[in-house]
Amino acid sequence: MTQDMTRAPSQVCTYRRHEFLARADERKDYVLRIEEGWAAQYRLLPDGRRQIITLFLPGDYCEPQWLLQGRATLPIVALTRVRARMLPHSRIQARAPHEEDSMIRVLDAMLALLRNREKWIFNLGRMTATERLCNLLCELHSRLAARNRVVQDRCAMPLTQYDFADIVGISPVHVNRVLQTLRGEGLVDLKGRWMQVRDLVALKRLGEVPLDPEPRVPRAA
Amino acid sequence: MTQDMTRAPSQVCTYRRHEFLARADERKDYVLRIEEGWAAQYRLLPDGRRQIITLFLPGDYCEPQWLLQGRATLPIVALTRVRARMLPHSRIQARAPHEEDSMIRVLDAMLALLRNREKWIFNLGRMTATERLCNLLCELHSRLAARNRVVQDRCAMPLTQYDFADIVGISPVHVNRVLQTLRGEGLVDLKGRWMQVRDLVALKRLGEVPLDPEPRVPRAA
DNA sequence: CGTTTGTTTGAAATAACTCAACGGGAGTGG
DNA sequence: CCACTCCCGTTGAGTTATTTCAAACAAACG
Repeated sequence: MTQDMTRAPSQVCTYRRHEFLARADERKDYVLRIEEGWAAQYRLLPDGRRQIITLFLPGDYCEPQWLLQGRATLPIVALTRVRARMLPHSRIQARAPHEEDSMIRVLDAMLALLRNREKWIFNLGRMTATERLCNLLCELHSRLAARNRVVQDRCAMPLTQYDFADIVGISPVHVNRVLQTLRGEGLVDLKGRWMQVRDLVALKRLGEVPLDPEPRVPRAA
Repeated sequence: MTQDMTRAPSQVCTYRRHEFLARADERKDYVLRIEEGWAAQYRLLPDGRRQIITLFLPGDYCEPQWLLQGRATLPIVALTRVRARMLPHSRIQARAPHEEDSMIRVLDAMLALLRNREKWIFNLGRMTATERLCNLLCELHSRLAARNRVVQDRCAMPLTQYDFADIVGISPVHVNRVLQTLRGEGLVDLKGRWMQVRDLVALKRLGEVPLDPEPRVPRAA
């Protein structure tokens, strides 16, 4: 359970699938930078309903807020085997402004999280199942591409259809049906932990949300 | 349009209903503290779908992020007449740590926003219309209560049913039906810009989300 | 090589939506 | 102060997106 102790000497730590990177309310005097693997932050109801709030991919800081609040709020679980680097708060604060893992960089990651949540509130509140899924696939594609993890039109996709369901807030069965339609239309092909994006433009058109074109008065008939 | 100029001499500024406190991508070298009135941050689609992302109530800092990013990302509109105090970044940075409007306080407000968004992602993704509405009403009640704006079991409620719809991500008609049920069951009574909470405990039971009781392995059949 | 975990399918049930219309009330202008 | 809007709340009926349940199949795993 307290694996942190054995890990203390080294700065790198690894987690097996389903292992927790954080538990609710746990104290945290460091921030993780994911080097390899995927992790998810989620919330669940006693009756079993689960909603994934954040997805952490390689290169992401895993919970920049820990720097400010000193503790985790929601559990974070490894979706695959994960390798991460542990960055003690003290070390982050010591870094010069434009160095890697500096305060600025971490706070910036926090702002990115905030904006990503705005996006997902919008998605969950106002988009259809298909739109949400396309949106998610686009987001993943571009985040992976930014880290050079897309070769040709293919990238790793460790999420199960249950995971998709818990991210976009629909049922697993429905995820399956939507994915089949997308595949049928030649947009994306998900199989065997891999994703092949056949028509990124079309996928974006279905999923991408245009930021308010002209700020008009809301609900102007 | 550039009303800020006329407002510059005084630190207090006011907005009429439907006036913008911020527009997308506008530069901001200050943070607002709402003194009176309500405002909403939202995002919309060309086809008219709107989703309210954040609600600002009296006492709230209106966009603590502006302090870090120097600009607004989403439009913010006044839902009622609003009076706010303009806090230039420089002044916030100059304040001692535990003074009012200090850096710490503002960053703390930012963390609160982040957590509130987690909550709403969960709500929108996994709760039913009734649960979402109860949850919203509870949240508003407690935020207003914290500012001493609830007398007996009554508080102001400037939101229209269209606003509710755009917050909880359902249709206005359905909002109406759910509210009627709640009224029928003697939980809340919304009328004429006022809310009367008749049975807070029951309302909470329907709406409040228990933070994961026991962090268990997700989807453990 | 058996067992578990994930995907696919069908059919029936339901939550929520759309459209359309009506009524009240609050403000506005004459 | 009255009449006229327009905004907002309310209702009904029919439609659609999504869910649930259940079962079969495929693939990954140890």
